[in-house]
Order: sequence, then C-alpha cells, then structure tokens
Amino acid sequence: MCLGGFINIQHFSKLTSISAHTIRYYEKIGVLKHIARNASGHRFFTSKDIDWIGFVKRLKEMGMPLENIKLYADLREKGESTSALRKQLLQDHVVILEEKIALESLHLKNIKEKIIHYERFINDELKG
Amino acid sequence: MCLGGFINIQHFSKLTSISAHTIRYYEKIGVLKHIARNASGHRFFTSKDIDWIGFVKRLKEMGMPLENIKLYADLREKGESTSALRKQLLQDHVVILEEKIALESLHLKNIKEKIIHYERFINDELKG
DNA sequence: GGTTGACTTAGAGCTTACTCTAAGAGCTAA
DNA sequence: TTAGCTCTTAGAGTAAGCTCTAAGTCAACC
Repeated sequence: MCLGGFINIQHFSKLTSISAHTIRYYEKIGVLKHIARNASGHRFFTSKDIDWIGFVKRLKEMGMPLENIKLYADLREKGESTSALRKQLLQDHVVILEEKIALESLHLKNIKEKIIHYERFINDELKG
Repeated sequence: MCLGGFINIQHFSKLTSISAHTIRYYEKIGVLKHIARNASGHRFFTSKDIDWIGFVKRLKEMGMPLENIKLYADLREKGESTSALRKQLLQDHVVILEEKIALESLHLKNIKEKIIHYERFINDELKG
C-alpha cells in the first residue's frame, strides 16, 4: 500500500477523516508543520502527525478558531520554553467554552420546557 | 422619541442589539414576518416582534441555522395546526445540541487534564 | 507502459450570516 | 427647516474554513 510502511496523504486522509485538500491547506496555513517528504517530494506522515492532528480536531470541536490553533502550533514549534504560553491559550479557551456550554445548557432547559408546552397543547387538541 | 409610542427600526435595533441592516435581512429571508408599516411605509415593531426576535436569538445561540429558524417561522405563520411539526423541529435540535454539549464537555474534561500536566511541567521547570 | 495519484502555485467558488454601499426618493424629529 | 432617518432594489464585500480546479510535471504500482 505505502512503500516502507510510510503513510501517504491518501492514507493519512483516511486515518484522520480529513480530505487531502484540507491537509495541504492546514500545512499551508501552518497548522501542520514539518511534514516529511520522500525523495520525490511526496508527503509522508508519522504517528506523531496523527497525534497532533487528533489534538487539532479536538480543539476544533471545542470551537477554537484555526487562527488560534495555528498560534498554538507556532508556540509548540518553538519548544518547551513556550509551555506557559500554550497553557494560557488553552486556559483562555476553556473559559470561553465553559461559558458557551453554560449558555447552551440554559437554552436547552428552556427549550425543553417549551416542548412540554407543545406536548400539552397537542394532547389537548387531540382530546378535542 | 417615536410618534405614538411606535417602535421604529432604530429603536428596535437598540432594544434587540441587532443592526437595522440585519433586521431588514431577517425580514427579507422570512425570519421576521408581517412587520407593520405606517402610512409612509416605515416599519414599526410591536412587543410581539420583540418576543419573537428574542426567541430567534435563543435558537441562534443554540446553534440552529437561520434556514431552520426560517422553517420554524413559516410553520408558525400557518397557525396552530403546525404545532406538532414545530415541536419536532425543536426536538430534533435538542438532540443535536445535547450531543454537542456532551462532546464539548468531554473535550473540556480532557483539556483541563492537559492543563494540569502543563502546570506540573512548568512548576518542575521553575524548581530547576 | 499506462492509469492513477502525487506534487506545485495560484486562484476561484462555496456556505453561513451577516454587513455595507449605492442611488434616489420620501419622512420625521428637534 | 434641515439634518438625519427611512424606504427600496440590487449587488458587492467580509469572515472562516474549507473545497475544488487548472496546468504542468513526475513518480508509483500493476
């Protein structure tokens, strides 16, 4: 499948459920960095790339914009001296997400009450 | 301020924190319906419009796309016979939102653990 | 050896939800 | 009265995050 067991872009795409187009796009904007190439210039990916993209996906599912994910990637590239800054980036997003979840949960509670009203109304209608 | 106590678009914009542009846009796409006009064609809004737009805002904060909100508005326009459909629309979104909150909460838990690791690492670094 | 798939750059197109501008006309509020 | 608001239609621009195409080249696999 992949010579020497290397993960090519097609395979990586399948493993991560991210299109090859998007993978190249992520590399272009700096979310993916230092992707290895073979002699003929084709990308090959490692398990570290899979781990990293998994983390990126989680950040995205948490609603972090790509711009901030790229910022995190930039800091990560600079090494351990940026730990505190990276921690801060995550912590700031945690606060945003906690507020978002709180708001969503409140709305969820209210909408469920509204649904109960609908159910009562529909039942009353059926009874005539 | 507004002759006869009517709420004009500017005032409505302030009351709802939605720009006049967006209000016209919402009317255009059918999220706002049957907005009253005075003799010279200027919109005036009622407390019912404020209530409705408040509901729209809540649906938006729950992540419901405008397309579905418009669908809800269409059903609402048709009267009480559409109660069951409207209920279903809300219920479907409740399921989506519950799944989203569950995923976000899981990620939040994981990211908090990562932050604790960062804190340990940073503390170890400081200790030398 | 031929089909498939990889590479590159550059740029267009898509979706959602606005956001704004123009142009020309007509009201409203202080 | 007059600055500023409102109306209309139509369309362009913005932002994020893709998504895809073109054009030309070259490598990989059967």
